[in-house]
Amino acid sequence: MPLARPESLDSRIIAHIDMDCFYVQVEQRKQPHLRGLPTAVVQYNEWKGGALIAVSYEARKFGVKRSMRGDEAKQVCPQIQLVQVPVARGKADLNAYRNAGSEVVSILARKGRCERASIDEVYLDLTDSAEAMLKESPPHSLESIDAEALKSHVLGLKNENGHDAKEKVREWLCRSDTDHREKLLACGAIIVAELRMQVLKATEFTCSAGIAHNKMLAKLTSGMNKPAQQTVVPFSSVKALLDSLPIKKMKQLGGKLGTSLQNDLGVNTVGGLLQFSEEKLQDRYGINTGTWLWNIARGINGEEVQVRLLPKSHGSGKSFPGPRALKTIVSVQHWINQLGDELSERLCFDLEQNKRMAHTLTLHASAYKLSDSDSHKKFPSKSCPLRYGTAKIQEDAFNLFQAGLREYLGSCGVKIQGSNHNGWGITALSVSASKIVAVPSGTCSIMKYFQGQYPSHSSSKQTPDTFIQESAPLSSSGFMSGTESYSELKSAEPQSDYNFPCLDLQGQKISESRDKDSFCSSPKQAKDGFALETSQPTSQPLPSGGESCSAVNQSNSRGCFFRDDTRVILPKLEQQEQKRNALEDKGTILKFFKKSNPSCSKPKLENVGVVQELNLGLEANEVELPKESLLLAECSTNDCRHSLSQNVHREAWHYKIDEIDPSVIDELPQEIQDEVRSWLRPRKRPNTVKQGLTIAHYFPPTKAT
DNA sequence: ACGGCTTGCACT
DNA sequence: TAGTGCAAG
Repeated sequence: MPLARPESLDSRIIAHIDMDCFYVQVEQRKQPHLRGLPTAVVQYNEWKGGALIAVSYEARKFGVKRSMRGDEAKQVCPQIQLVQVPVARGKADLNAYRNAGSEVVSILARKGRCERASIDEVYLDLTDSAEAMLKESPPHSLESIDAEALKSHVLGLKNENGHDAKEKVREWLCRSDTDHREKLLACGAIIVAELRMQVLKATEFTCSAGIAHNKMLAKLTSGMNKPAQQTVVPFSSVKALLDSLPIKKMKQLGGKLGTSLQNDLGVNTVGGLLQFSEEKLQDRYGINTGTWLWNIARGINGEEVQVRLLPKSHGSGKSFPGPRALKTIVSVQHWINQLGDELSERLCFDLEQNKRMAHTLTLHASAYKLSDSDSHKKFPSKSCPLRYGTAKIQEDAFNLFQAGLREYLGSCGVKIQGSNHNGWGITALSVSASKIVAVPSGTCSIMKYFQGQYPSHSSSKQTPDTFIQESAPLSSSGFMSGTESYSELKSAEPQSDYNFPCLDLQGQKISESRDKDSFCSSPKQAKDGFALETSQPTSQPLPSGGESCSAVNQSNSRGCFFRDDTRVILPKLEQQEQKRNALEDKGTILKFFKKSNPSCSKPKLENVGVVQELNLGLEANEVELPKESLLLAECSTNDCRHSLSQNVHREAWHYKIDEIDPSVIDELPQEIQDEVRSWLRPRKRPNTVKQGLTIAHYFPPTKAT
């Protein structure tokens, strides 16, 4: 596979920024008296003092570890401060941390291409900034170098801990007798030091960073000197670093793949991989993983920093371990309602803040089955098109659950014995929303022109009907894929071969969903109690089309504004992102393509107007609009002040990507170039694995140029 | 009786 | 596609 290796062009400057024990910092900011004290954040506390999910560095000195219980932590560190994760709707509520993460992102994103890698980590591509700095004010020209930059750890630099360490670093940063690449790296280190200070100033959070020529190395080293420090990886230090690096320390190799490398290949360090040919690695682990392994052994990693400031999915879940397993349909429904409520709130928030909508709802569960042959079967996850509105999400999720349960129990069926012992138990539930796309509004991503383009569209185009069906089902009419239709599911009757003792409870949906029916519901209304009231009007088996949304409109929803405790000023975040991807003049890109590439397929104008009227759950009917006109989502609660309601014109353009003449791209504005290039980038090769593990993996874009 | 809860991604 | 499984923190 003589693919061109990316190393020659790897003079990019990549940083990985990693917040130090983030949840702890968030809590310490809220309660400043905790600063400096051994502190941990725990989730729940009934059972053995709760589970630690973050531990301060002070506490780590005592041997406190994540994944201890609160009680254990108290044993090894009696003075430890345990702070509880907020609880809402009977489950952990991580919103404060998500929001705090967004604050950080909004600062870091100012300086370069930024990818939010998790709630508390980002990657930055600082190549351009570093180049600019080198040109305009290179380190050696600076009269003084910032103290934070001087505290950098430079791998391979001698005398790391000597008292003249800072002088050494200064020397290194200001070297002029080195190649361009190293100079850029020095600039990157200075820029990152500055960014970290900005983050600290603006958010009071400290972070650590790795600065290197690719993502893998940046990630690898950001954690090497914590907290509040940064590590630089000069090219010259890479080999030594990897040679002795335990293989499990490498991202992606911490699990089964890493174990297999140890056990099956006898490789214990990353450098140990060098002895294997690429073909050998491919034979065993597949084309992509094999090449990836071959590359990382050499410090090569071509993954690009993606521009993404926002999450691609939202989920809300809870586990019910052991004795707490849910054993009745009603209790399952209760929790699905809680989870659905939270999810809906977050979706609403996302819509308002980011003008994005999710299109798929998925329900996951874990279950056990008593005394049956194949009791090891997994509870299947199920998904369906996502309809906005709390009640709809709850209802759809519940139906997905029932579909899953039926399949899980199988036709062998587990007999029902009274209401409380069905022979099954649910040990975890989660609902999630995915396929989130920017809603075209005002300025919008050019992606929207290609939206609805699924991979195979060269051959067939999606008919408006399918499109509508897929993106916005009309109530309960046949949106389930496969053999069972949604309506079948809903009408599952007790007389089927096995019984759902509680199915008829569908008609008596638990009351908690009342008042929360709305699209934007108040988060704090959830009762933790578990009152069972009957007579819910919302839930009679719904006549198709006519949703019973009587309860919907009266919701006193407060809307879903940012309601974090303290500061919170991030709303502009996503606008930034959208701007980045934005195309002021919708016609621009099309003009480019049209003009310069007459061969490209004529854009087809589809009349795929799909509307979800989000009028607070007023029947969210989907309407097929006249061509080109698309009524947008409206989130018009009393308090959802930013009404998105507006009419937009939208043309659905279909292009075949491979018909785009590459030479045209250079003429495009930079941001568009980036986006278009990402479509054209060589894809991963289809995995024609002979055998062996099929392990999730990363892969370097096989480079050209 | 489990670390819980989230995410992202590859694969089929 | 929907569904599964791995990995990370």
